[in-house]
Amino acid sequence: MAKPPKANSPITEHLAYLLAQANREINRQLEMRLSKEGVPVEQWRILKVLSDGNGHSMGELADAVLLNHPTLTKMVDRMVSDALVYRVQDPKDRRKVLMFVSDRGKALSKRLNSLAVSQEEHIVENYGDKSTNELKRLLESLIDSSN
Amino acid sequence: MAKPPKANSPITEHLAYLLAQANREINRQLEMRLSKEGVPVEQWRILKVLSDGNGHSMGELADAVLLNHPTLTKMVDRMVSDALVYRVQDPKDRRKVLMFVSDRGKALSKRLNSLAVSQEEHIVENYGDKSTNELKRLLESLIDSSN
DNA sequence: TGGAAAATATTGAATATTCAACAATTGAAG
DNA sequence: CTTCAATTGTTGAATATTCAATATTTTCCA
Repeated sequence: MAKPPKANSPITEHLAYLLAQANREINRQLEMRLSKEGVPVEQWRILKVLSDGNGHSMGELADAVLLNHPTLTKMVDRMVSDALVYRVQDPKDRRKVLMFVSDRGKALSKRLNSLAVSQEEHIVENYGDKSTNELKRLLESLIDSSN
Repeated sequence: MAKPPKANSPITEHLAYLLAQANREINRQLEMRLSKEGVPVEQWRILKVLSDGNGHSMGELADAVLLNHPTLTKMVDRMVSDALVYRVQDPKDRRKVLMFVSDRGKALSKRLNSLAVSQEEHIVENYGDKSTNELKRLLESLIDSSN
């Protein structure tokens, strides 16, 4: 009854492939929307995570926004130049750096969130309410089961 | 009843984020398995698609393996060096190049497929038969609805 | 306590990807 | 037919990512 793909079955039957394909497509759509603000998807994630107002260490942030540490460091460098975020040394643990969002970053984050929400509304329109929620539920549980 | 995330809801409620996260995790697992053969995930895809024995043009192949054209060109260059695949000019349309898999490539493809299938079996064990199939179904239909 | 090991973030070199321009071929319209 | 636009694939420069090494601070434990 369980059917992982056979060795000779098409690649489109592999979960890993379907995930990559769906992610690529949805990400591209989001990227196009966010390009209105000239910002890559990763910066939306960073600003959104930081928008809880709390300081987040680089490591914590890297996990949350799905980036490797060095990649995040360099992207944050750019965002600091653009005055969207700033670094503060963590007084409790001076190895750590706490990231905060600036007012300018908050304002941009709001505009980006509108674009992201409107994308998801667009998906829900075409794909359906039920499917969307069910897919989200399954993805969450896949992620949980992978830890 | 439809609930796209609100502007202030956590990023983990966005479909785009959940897809990226799940894809990242599953892809990393697959990458680790394939590292036994010293091959990146994209080469597994290329070999698998070409393993139908037919010639595939670069454009066709790029779509199928989820790579941009220049990236594919350069990866194929490496695979040609490794004697895994080879190029043939399409006689019907001399703008095109048809890609074929070599015997060496076929042999490698078999080994890679075993690794990929075993990964998916492992997922099915933890995540369940029903969830896996349901997730695949939903991903396919999301992809369809996005064209 | 003292010193080795672990954790955290950054850096620089090596590698990979992307963007824009190009070359070659085909299709299509006058 | 002939010329102009569209398609296909590659290239080189610019950009981004990754890997390994480093610096700093903290934790552990002998």
